[in-house]
Amino acid sequence: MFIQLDLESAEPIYIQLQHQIIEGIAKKKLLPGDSLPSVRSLASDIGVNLHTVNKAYKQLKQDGYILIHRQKGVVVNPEGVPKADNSYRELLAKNLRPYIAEAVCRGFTEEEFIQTCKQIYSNFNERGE
Amino acid sequence: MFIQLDLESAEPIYIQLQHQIIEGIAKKKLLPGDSLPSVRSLASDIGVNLHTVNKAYKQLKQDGYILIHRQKGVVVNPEGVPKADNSYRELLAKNLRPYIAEAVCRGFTEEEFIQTCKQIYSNFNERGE
Amino acid sequence: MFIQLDLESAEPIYIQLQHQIIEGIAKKKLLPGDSLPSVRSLASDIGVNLHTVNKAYKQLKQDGYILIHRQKGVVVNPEGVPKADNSYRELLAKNLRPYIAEAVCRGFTEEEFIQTCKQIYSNFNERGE
Amino acid sequence: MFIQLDLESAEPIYIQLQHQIIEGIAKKKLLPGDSLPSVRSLASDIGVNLHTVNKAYKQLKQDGYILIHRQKGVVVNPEGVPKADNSYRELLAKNLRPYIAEAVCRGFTEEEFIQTCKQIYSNFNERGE
DNA sequence: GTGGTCTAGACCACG
DNA sequence: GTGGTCTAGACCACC
Repeated sequence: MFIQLDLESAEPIYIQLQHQIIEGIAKKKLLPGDSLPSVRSLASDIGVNLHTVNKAYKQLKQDGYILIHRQKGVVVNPEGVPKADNSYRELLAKNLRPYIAEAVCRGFTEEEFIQTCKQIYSNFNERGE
Repeated sequence: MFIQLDLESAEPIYIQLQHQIIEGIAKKKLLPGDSLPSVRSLASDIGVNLHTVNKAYKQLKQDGYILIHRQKGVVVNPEGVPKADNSYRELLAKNLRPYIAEAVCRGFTEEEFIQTCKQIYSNFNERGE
Repeated sequence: MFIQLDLESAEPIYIQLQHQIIEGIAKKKLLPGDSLPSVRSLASDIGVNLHTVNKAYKQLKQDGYILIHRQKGVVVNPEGVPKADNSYRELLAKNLRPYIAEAVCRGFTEEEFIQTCKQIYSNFNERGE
Repeated sequence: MFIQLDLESAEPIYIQLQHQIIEGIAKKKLLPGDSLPSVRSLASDIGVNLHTVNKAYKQLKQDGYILIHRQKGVVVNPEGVPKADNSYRELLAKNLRPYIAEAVCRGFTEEEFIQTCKQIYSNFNERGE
């Protein structure tokens, strides 16, 4: 796997795990229907607790990124990730708000901010790493 | 004060407080040199413990938003907030990354995302709420 | 632990704690990667409140002396303490200035002062106390 | 007067005042027998509270730097500042210790440290500002 | 009256 | 069991 964790970060490991897997999907390294390692094997691969991987998987399942079958294991949702809906849009706006408020305070212009976003977007639209 | 907290939120109160005050500065409701309520009065106003307010203030002080005088109380940094530097830019990019990864997965296009940002930006550039 | 506090001192306990731990690192009693007691166990060991220890640890973390892992506890920074930079030098000079001014007034010569410093330095370069 | 205060410093104003006056004596800007402004006039000159100046003066008096006559006002001790004694030496060593411990941790060598001290000493041995 | 420090005790997130 | 957060209430230094 391509998972890279920072065990010293203040960000909980299970959140980092979620982010890494979502990035993998965004970058098309993980395609709909692809299977993911089992909780057990992933946990041992990256050296974290079973519960931690489990928590990340559960959250990803609830958000529609993956399916967890008791026998077949874990797969990326074959039907793709649920599309953006209104509640997503609201949540996103709410989450971005503090970052933009800070940017305004620090004199970081709208153009610069958007440039930053575009650059990150471009990371995801290229193929491969 | 204009502070509005969601005590049910998973987001710690002191973080919400920071965000609210940063928004106040971004919206020019709070100008450089303006004084903020004392720890105790703000705490009693919004119905939280004095230490919670104190924690928010200390963090804001460290980030350069406010100054804390031992006796005179708390004021918005008269010299303005420190400008965006490289470490800020890096941190911002790192923070935005997961949101953009999720947006990509959900088919939320770059244009839509930027539109969302612009709308939030416009909130801060108008006067008043 | 080797921590020795003076509860009667005007110096806040959390500052004394910081100093003691920094001395421990300076004397190589604590090596990079060594783990420190948990907040709670140290607090109970030395008979102070958990928050007092926490405050000392947070400050030491911010100054780069230690790392705080959410679960694994507290360790001395495995990469060593950040080296002296210009801002450190300036701060040191600013802090020493009043002591030297007083020494000048009291007829304590430069040679005597330096001798005092050297003697303290020698405390840290030997092994053990 | 040559007093320069930083009202935003965490260091109490009365301590800053003491330091400035001690520096003045160390630099021979204030000579034994010279008179200092009254509490009232100094307070109004530098824009601080009467109590603050009073506290600084009282402490300076107790340390032997100045004399306070009810009528004649405040003068620099005509007999000079009490010479360094053992208790002074011990206190100095105790105060310097944390700075040296930090220096050791940061790889600031004894030579560099002494160089820093010498430079500060040289500030005081020149005449005038 | 202000912020700074300390105590005591509670609940939660994390692994 | 670990640190993170929050509350409640106390005393002190400062001005």
